[in-house]
Amino acid sequence: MAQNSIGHGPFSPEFHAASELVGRKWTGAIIYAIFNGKTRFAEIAAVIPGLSDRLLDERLKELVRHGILEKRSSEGEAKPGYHLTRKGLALRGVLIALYAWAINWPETE
Amino acid sequence: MAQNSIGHGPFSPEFHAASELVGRKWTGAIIYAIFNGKTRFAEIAAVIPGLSDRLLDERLKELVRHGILEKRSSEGEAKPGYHLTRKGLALRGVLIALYAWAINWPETE
DNA sequence: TTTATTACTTACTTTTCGTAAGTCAATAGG
DNA sequence: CCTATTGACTTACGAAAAGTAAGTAATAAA
Repeated sequence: MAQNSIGHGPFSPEFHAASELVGRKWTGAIIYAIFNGKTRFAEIAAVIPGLSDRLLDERLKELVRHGILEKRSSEGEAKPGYHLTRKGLALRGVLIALYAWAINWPETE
Repeated sequence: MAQNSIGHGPFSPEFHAASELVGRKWTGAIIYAIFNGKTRFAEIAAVIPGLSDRLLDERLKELVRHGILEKRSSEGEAKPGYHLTRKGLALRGVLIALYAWAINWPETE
């Protein structure tokens, strides 16, 4: 079953598209920041050292275009921020798995 | 606990490094192919349309350097191929999670 | 009303990627 | 044995993406 295995099947275009999108430079860090409650442009920029305004803007637009984020103000927010859609929230498991791997298998070089 | 949550903590350099490495162009597809039993250079190239020899070589060298792959011949193999290390095998859960997400949330554009 | 901050946009440099051709060793066929 | 083919890279170069810096318009604060 597709949920529990990557099988021994052919090349998966869906998997490839997902890994090219989610794996793009800074994208992981941006989604991670939003998971951690940073919704405004400046808040996200503040927690990701090295990320420029230009690329943050580019990545946010991509993620909105792909239905992972949406720009809106939720209750209590004066100004609109970036929020995860249901599709975006579903990425949580992927990020948790990658985070766990990163912590357990540090860089060796 | 670090295993089950990405928490609401600060920026994680480990997570960032991991997502930049694993998320690099073609890297996901290459590891996926090796999980699916393709160990030789030409076999990997054959199952990933669009991937050139030059980048396959570059990505394989990177993954070996980071301890995710190693180049050796296992029993029964005449010639050496690329095999996942324990660190590389530990990525299985990440790929399964991403694969499941990709299948459940297809591109909308 | 000046100053500061937010959320971008524009311009330009550097790095990475894509495409193609070339190299060198190991079979395979004639 | 000689030539052809395949496998596994390597080199060269133009194109695309990312990095850096500066600029701008719209609030918000002093």
